[in-house]
Amino acid sequence: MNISQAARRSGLSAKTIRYYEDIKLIAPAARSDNGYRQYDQAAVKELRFLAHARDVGFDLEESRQLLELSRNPARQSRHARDLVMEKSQKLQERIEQLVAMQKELLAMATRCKGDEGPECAIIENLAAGQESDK
Amino acid sequence: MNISQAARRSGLSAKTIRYYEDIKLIAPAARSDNGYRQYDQAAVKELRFLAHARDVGFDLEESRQLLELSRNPARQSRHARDLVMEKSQKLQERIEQLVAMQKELLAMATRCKGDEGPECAIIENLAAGQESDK
DNA sequence: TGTAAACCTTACAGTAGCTGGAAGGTCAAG
DNA sequence: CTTGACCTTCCAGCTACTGTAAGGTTTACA
Repeated sequence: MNISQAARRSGLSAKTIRYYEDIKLIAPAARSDNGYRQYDQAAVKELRFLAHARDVGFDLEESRQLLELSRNPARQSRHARDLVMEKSQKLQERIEQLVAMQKELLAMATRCKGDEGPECAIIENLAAGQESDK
Repeated sequence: MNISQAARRSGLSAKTIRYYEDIKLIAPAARSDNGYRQYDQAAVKELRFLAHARDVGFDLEESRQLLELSRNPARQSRHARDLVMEKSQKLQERIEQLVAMQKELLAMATRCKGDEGPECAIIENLAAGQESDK
Protein backbone atom coordinates (compact mmCIF):
# COMPACT_ATOMS: atom_id res chain seq x y z
CA MET A 1 0.00 0.00 0.00
CA ASN A 2 1.04 3.61 -0.51
CA ILE A 3 1.95 6.02 2.22
CA SER A 4 -1.43 7.69 2.62
CA GLN A 5 -3.17 4.41 3.25
CA ALA A 6 -0.47 3.46 5.74
CA ALA A 7 -1.10 6.83 7.33
CA ARG A 8 -4.84 6.20 7.57
CA ARG A 9 -4.29 2.76 9.06
CA SER A 10 -1.68 3.83 11.55
CA GLY A 11 -3.10 7.10 12.72
CA LEU A 12 0.00 9.03 11.70
CA SER A 13 0.18 11.58 8.90
CA ALA A 14 2.09 10.79 5.72
CA LYS A 15 4.40 13.64 6.61
CA THR A 16 5.10 12.11 9.98
CA ILE A 17 5.83 8.69 8.49
CA ARG A 18 8.40 10.21 6.13
CA TYR A 19 9.84 12.11 9.05
CA TYR A 20 10.17 8.94 11.11
CA GLU A 21 12.01 7.36 8.21
CA ASP A 22 14.25 10.42 7.91
CA ILE A 23 15.34 10.24 11.51
CA LYS A 24 15.78 6.45 11.23
CA LEU A 25 13.08 5.65 13.74
CA ILE A 26 11.80 3.12 11.21
CA ALA A 27 13.59 1.32 8.40
CA PRO A 28 13.44 2.92 4.95
CA ALA A 29 10.27 1.76 3.22
CA ALA A 30 10.48 -0.43 0.15
CA ARG A 31 9.82 1.41 -3.09
CA SER A 32 7.68 0.46 -6.06
CA ASP A 33 8.80 1.06 -9.65
CA ASN A 34 7.58 4.62 -9.66
CA GLY A 35 9.52 5.41 -6.51
CA TYR A 36 6.50 5.43 -4.19
CA ARG A 37 7.01 4.04 -0.70
CA GLN A 38 5.32 0.69 -0.08
CA TYR A 39 4.04 -0.53 3.27
CA ASP A 40 2.96 -3.99 4.35
CA GLN A 41 1.06 -5.12 7.44
CA ALA A 42 4.23 -5.42 9.50
CA ALA A 43 5.28 -1.89 8.65
CA VAL A 44 1.85 -0.55 9.52
CA LYS A 45 2.00 -2.39 12.80
CA GLU A 46 5.22 -0.62 13.72
CA LEU A 47 3.69 2.70 12.77
CA ARG A 48 0.68 2.01 14.94
CA PHE A 49 2.99 1.05 17.77
CA LEU A 50 4.71 4.39 17.47
CA ALA A 51 1.46 6.31 17.24
CA HIS A 52 0.24 4.65 20.39
CA ALA A 53 3.50 5.18 22.27
CA ARG A 54 3.36 8.89 21.39
CA ASP A 55 -0.30 9.01 22.42
CA VAL A 56 0.47 7.88 25.94
CA GLY A 57 3.20 10.43 26.32
CA PHE A 58 6.48 8.88 25.26
CA ASP A 59 8.81 11.13 23.32
CA LEU A 60 10.47 9.91 20.15
CA GLU A 61 13.59 8.64 21.88
CA GLU A 62 11.57 6.64 24.37
CA SER A 63 9.29 5.40 21.60
CA ARG A 64 12.36 4.24 19.72
CA GLN A 65 13.52 2.29 22.75
CA LEU A 66 10.13 0.69 23.18
CA LEU A 67 9.99 -0.20 19.51
CA GLU A 68 13.39 -1.82 19.75
CA LEU A 69 12.19 -3.85 22.69
CA SER A 70 9.14 -4.92 20.75
CA ARG A 71 11.37 -6.04 17.89
CA ASN A 72 13.71 -7.98 20.13
CA PRO A 73 12.46 -11.48 21.04
CA ALA A 74 15.12 -11.70 23.75
CA ARG A 75 13.86 -8.57 25.50
CA GLN A 76 13.28 -8.38 29.22
CA SER A 77 9.88 -7.03 30.17
CA ARG A 78 11.59 -5.27 33.08
CA HIS A 79 13.01 -2.73 30.61
CA ALA A 80 9.62 -1.84 29.21
CA ARG A 81 8.21 -1.60 32.69
CA ASP A 82 11.00 0.73 33.78
CA LEU A 83 10.29 3.05 30.90
CA VAL A 84 6.59 3.10 31.70
CA MET A 85 7.09 3.73 35.40
CA GLU A 86 9.54 6.52 34.75
CA LYS A 87 7.20 8.16 32.29
CA SER A 88 4.34 7.76 34.68
CA GLN A 89 6.33 9.50 37.39
CA LYS A 90 7.20 12.42 35.11
CA LEU A 91 3.62 12.64 33.99
CA GLN A 92 2.45 12.74 37.55
CA GLU A 93 4.77 15.65 38.28
CA ARG A 94 3.58 17.46 35.18
CA ILE A 95 -0.05 16.94 36.13
CA GLU A 96 0.56 18.31 39.60
CA GLN A 97 2.27 21.31 38.09
CA LEU A 98 -0.66 21.98 35.74
CA VAL A 99 -3.17 21.54 38.53
CA ALA A 100 -1.27 24.11 40.61
CA MET A 101 -1.31 26.51 37.64
CA GLN A 102 -4.98 25.89 37.16
CA LYS A 103 -5.64 26.59 40.83
CA GLU A 104 -3.82 29.88 40.63
CA LEU A 105 -5.64 30.90 37.46
CA LEU A 106 -9.01 30.23 39.05
CA ALA A 107 -8.01 32.06 42.21
CA MET A 108 -7.06 35.08 40.13
CA ALA A 109 -10.21 34.94 38.04
CA THR A 110 -12.39 34.74 41.12
CA ARG A 111 -10.96 37.92 42.53
CA CYS A 112 -11.25 39.88 39.27
CA LYS A 113 -14.52 41.64 38.63
CA GLY A 114 -14.14 41.34 34.88
CA ASP A 115 -15.97 44.52 34.07
CA GLU A 116 -15.22 47.68 32.08
CA GLY A 117 -12.98 49.18 34.74
CA PRO A 118 -9.22 48.98 34.98
CA GLU A 119 -8.99 47.56 38.46
CA CYS A 120 -7.99 43.96 38.09
CA ALA A 121 -6.80 41.43 40.62
CA ILE A 122 -5.27 39.37 37.83
CA ILE A 123 -2.96 42.12 36.67
CA GLU A 124 -2.12 42.98 40.25
CA ASN A 125 -1.42 39.40 41.03
CA LEU A 126 0.88 38.92 38.08
CA ALA A 127 2.67 42.17 38.85
CA ALA A 128 3.00 41.38 42.53
CA GLY A 129 6.27 39.61 42.50
CA GLN A 130 7.94 37.46 45.02
CA GLU A 131 11.05 39.64 45.19
CA SER A 132 13.92 37.19 45.34
CA ASP A 133 17.31 38.90 45.30
CA LYS A 134 18.14 42.37 46.48
CA MET B 1 21.65 47.25 37.46
CA ASN B 2 23.16 44.86 34.93
CA ILE B 3 21.34 42.04 33.23
CA SER B 4 22.37 39.24 35.55
CA GLN B 5 21.04 41.04 38.58
CA ALA B 6 17.81 41.78 36.74
CA ALA B 7 17.72 38.09 35.93
CA ARG B 8 18.16 37.10 39.57
CA ARG B 9 15.48 39.52 40.67
CA SER B 10 12.97 38.56 38.02
CA GLY B 11 13.40 34.83 37.94
CA LEU B 12 14.28 34.84 34.24
CA SER B 13 17.68 33.99 32.80
CA ALA B 14 19.82 36.70 31.21
CA LYS B 15 19.48 34.81 27.95
CA THR B 16 15.73 34.92 28.21
CA ILE B 17 15.70 38.63 28.96
CA ARG B 18 17.75 39.35 25.83
CA TYR B 19 15.45 37.07 23.91
CA TYR B 20 12.37 38.95 25.12
CA GLU B 21 14.00 42.17 23.98
CA ASP B 22 14.82 40.60 20.63
CA ILE B 23 11.23 39.64 19.95
CA LYS B 24 10.04 43.04 21.18
CA LEU B 25 8.15 41.66 24.12
CA ILE B 26 9.83 44.32 26.21
CA ALA B 27 11.31 47.67 25.23
CA PRO B 28 15.03 47.75 24.45
CA ALA B 29 16.92 48.26 27.67
CA ALA B 30 18.87 51.44 28.28
CA ARG B 31 22.60 51.05 27.85
CA SER B 32 25.42 52.30 30.00
CA ASP B 33 28.60 53.75 28.50
CA ASN B 34 30.20 50.37 28.05
CA GLY B 35 27.19 49.08 26.16
CA TYR B 36 25.83 46.98 28.98
CA ARG B 37 22.07 46.80 29.38
CA GLN B 38 20.71 48.69 32.39
CA TYR B 39 17.56 47.80 34.28
CA ASP B 40 15.61 49.80 36.83
CA GLN B 41 12.87 48.72 39.21
CA ALA B 42 10.13 49.30 36.65
CA ALA B 43 11.90 47.12 34.12
CA VAL B 44 12.41 44.37 36.66
CA LYS B 45 8.76 44.57 37.53
CA GLU B 46 7.78 43.92 33.93
CA LEU B 47 10.20 41.01 33.78
CA ARG B 48 8.69 39.54 36.92
CA PHE B 49 5.24 40.01 35.45
CA LEU B 50 6.28 38.02 32.43
CA ALA B 51 7.96 35.32 34.49
CA HIS B 52 4.79 34.91 36.49
CA ALA B 53 2.52 34.90 33.46
CA ARG B 54 4.66 32.16 31.91
CA ASP B 55 4.63 30.25 35.19
CA VAL B 56 0.87 30.00 35.24
CA GLY B 57 0.77 28.74 31.68
CA PHE B 58 0.41 31.70 29.35
CA ASP B 59 2.41 31.54 26.15
CA LEU B 60 4.45 34.51 24.99
CA GLU B 61 1.69 35.99 22.87
CA GLU B 62 -0.79 35.83 25.72
CA SER B 63 1.81 37.17 28.12
CA ARG B 64 2.37 40.06 25.76
CA GLN B 65 -1.35 40.83 25.78
CA LEU B 66 -1.48 40.70 29.56
CA LEU B 67 1.57 42.92 29.83
CA GLU B 68 -0.05 45.42 27.50
CA LEU B 69 -3.14 45.42 29.66
CA SER B 70 -1.02 45.99 32.73
CA ARG B 71 0.64 48.94 31.05
CA ASN B 72 -2.65 50.45 29.95
CA PRO B 73 -4.39 52.49 32.66
CA ALA B 74 -7.56 52.55 30.54
CA ARG B 75 -7.77 48.75 30.43
CA GLN B 76 -10.92 46.82 31.09
CA SER B 77 -10.50 44.04 33.60
CA ARG B 78 -12.90 41.98 31.49
CA HIS B 79 -10.11 41.47 28.94
CA ALA B 80 -7.71 40.05 31.50
CA ARG B 81 -10.44 37.87 32.87
CA ASP B 82 -11.27 36.50 29.44
CA LEU B 83 -7.65 35.54 28.87
CA VAL B 84 -7.48 33.80 32.20
CA MET B 85 -10.72 31.89 31.72
CA GLU B 86 -9.73 30.75 28.27
CA LYS B 87 -6.34 29.58 29.49
CA SER B 88 -7.98 27.83 32.40
CA GLN B 89 -10.27 25.98 30.02
CA LYS B 90 -7.37 24.85 27.82
CA LEU B 91 -5.41 23.84 30.86
CA GLN B 92 -8.33 21.78 32.11
CA GLU B 93 -8.45 19.91 28.82
CA ARG B 94 -4.74 19.31 28.90
CA ILE B 95 -4.92 18.01 32.44
CA GLU B 96 -7.67 15.59 31.53
CA GLN B 97 -5.61 14.40 28.60
CA LEU B 98 -2.57 13.79 30.79
CA VAL B 99 -4.65 12.05 33.42
CA ALA B 100 -6.01 9.70 30.76
CA MET B 101 -2.48 8.99 29.56
CA GLN B 102 -1.39 8.37 33.11
CA LYS B 103 -4.26 5.98 33.63
CA GLU B 104 -3.30 3.99 30.59
CA LEU B 105 0.35 3.88 31.59
CA LEU B 106 -0.50 2.55 35.01
CA ALA B 107 -2.92 0.01 33.54
CA MET B 108 -0.15 -1.24 31.28
CA ALA B 109 2.42 -1.34 34.05
CA THR B 110 0.10 -3.31 36.30
CA ARG B 111 -0.32 -6.03 33.75
CA CYS B 112 3.40 -6.34 32.98
CA LYS B 113 5.43 -8.67 35.16
CA GLY B 114 8.59 -6.66 34.69
CA ASP B 115 10.94 -9.59 34.95
CA GLU B 116 13.73 -11.06 32.81
CA GLY B 117 11.37 -12.67 30.34
CA PRO B 118 10.20 -11.25 27.01
CA GLU B 119 6.48 -11.55 27.66
CA CYS B 120 5.23 -8.04 28.23
CA ALA B 121 1.75 -6.64 28.39
CA ILE B 122 3.10 -3.17 27.70
CA ILE B 123 4.63 -4.12 24.37
CA GLU B 124 1.53 -6.10 23.47
CA ASN B 125 -0.68 -3.23 24.41
CA LEU B 126 1.25 -0.72 22.33
CA ALA B 127 1.36 -3.12 19.40
CA ALA B 128 -2.31 -3.97 19.66
CA GLY B 129 -3.73 -1.34 17.46
CA GLN B 130 -7.19 -0.11 17.01
CA GLU B 131 -7.24 -0.91 13.30
CA SER B 132 -8.97 2.05 11.74
CA ASP B 133 -9.11 1.85 7.95
CA LYS B 134 -9.08 -1.26 5.82
C1' DT C 1 -6.78 12.24 -26.58
C1' DG C 2 -6.69 15.70 -23.19
C1' DT C 3 -6.97 17.19 -18.68
C1' DA C 4 -7.98 17.61 -13.94
C1' DA C 5 -7.88 15.55 -9.44
C1' DA C 6 -5.53 13.03 -6.36
C1' DC C 7 -1.79 10.85 -5.48
C1' DC C 8 3.42 10.67 -4.83
C1' DT C 9 8.53 12.62 -4.54
C1' DT C 10 12.39 15.79 -2.47
C1' DA C 11 13.98 19.83 -0.25
C1' DC C 12 13.79 23.68 2.46
C1' DA C 13 11.63 26.92 5.84
C1' DG C 14 9.07 27.75 9.87
C1' DT C 15 6.93 26.87 14.47
C1' DA C 16 7.80 27.91 20.32
C1' DG C 17 10.76 29.27 23.59
C1' DC C 18 14.39 29.19 24.60
C1' DT C 19 19.66 27.26 25.47
C1' DG C 20 24.54 26.65 24.27
C1' DG C 21 28.62 28.10 22.31
C1' DA C 22 31.99 30.95 19.91
C1' DA C 23 34.56 35.07 19.73
C1' DG C 24 35.39 39.00 21.76
C1' DG C 25 35.10 43.46 24.93
C1' DT C 26 35.00 45.23 30.11
C1' DC C 27 35.81 45.48 34.88
C1' DA C 28 37.30 44.58 39.76
C1' DA C 29 40.45 42.11 42.80
C1' DG C 30 44.92 40.63 44.10
C1' DC D 1 49.24 42.33 34.87
C1' DT D 2 46.66 38.58 34.92
C1' DT D 3 42.60 36.00 36.27
C1' DG D 4 37.82 35.46 36.54
C1' DA D 5 33.39 37.15 36.21
C1' DC D 6 30.90 39.89 33.87
C1' DC D 7 29.00 41.75 29.35
C1' DT D 8 28.21 41.93 23.99
C1' DT D 9 26.54 39.86 19.27
C1' DC D 10 25.61 36.19 16.31
C1' DC D 11 24.60 31.71 14.93
C1' DA D 12 23.28 26.81 15.67
C1' DG D 13 20.44 23.51 17.80
C1' DC D 14 16.62 21.48 20.41
C1' DT D 15 11.40 18.67 19.69
C1' DA D 16 8.26 16.90 16.63
C1' DC D 17 6.48 18.04 13.38
C1' DT D 18 3.76 21.09 9.53
C1' DG D 19 3.63 23.98 5.37
C1' DT D 20 5.00 25.08 0.90
C1' DA D 21 7.15 24.77 -3.53
C1' DA D 22 8.18 22.45 -7.59
C1' DG D 23 7.76 18.66 -9.76
C1' DG D 24 6.50 13.42 -11.35
C1' DT D 25 2.50 9.65 -11.61
C1' DT D 26 -1.87 7.61 -11.86
C1' DT D 27 -6.69 7.39 -12.51
C1' DA D 28 -11.16 8.87 -13.91
C1' DC D 29 -13.82 11.05 -17.00
C1' DA D 30 -15.38 13.89 -21.14
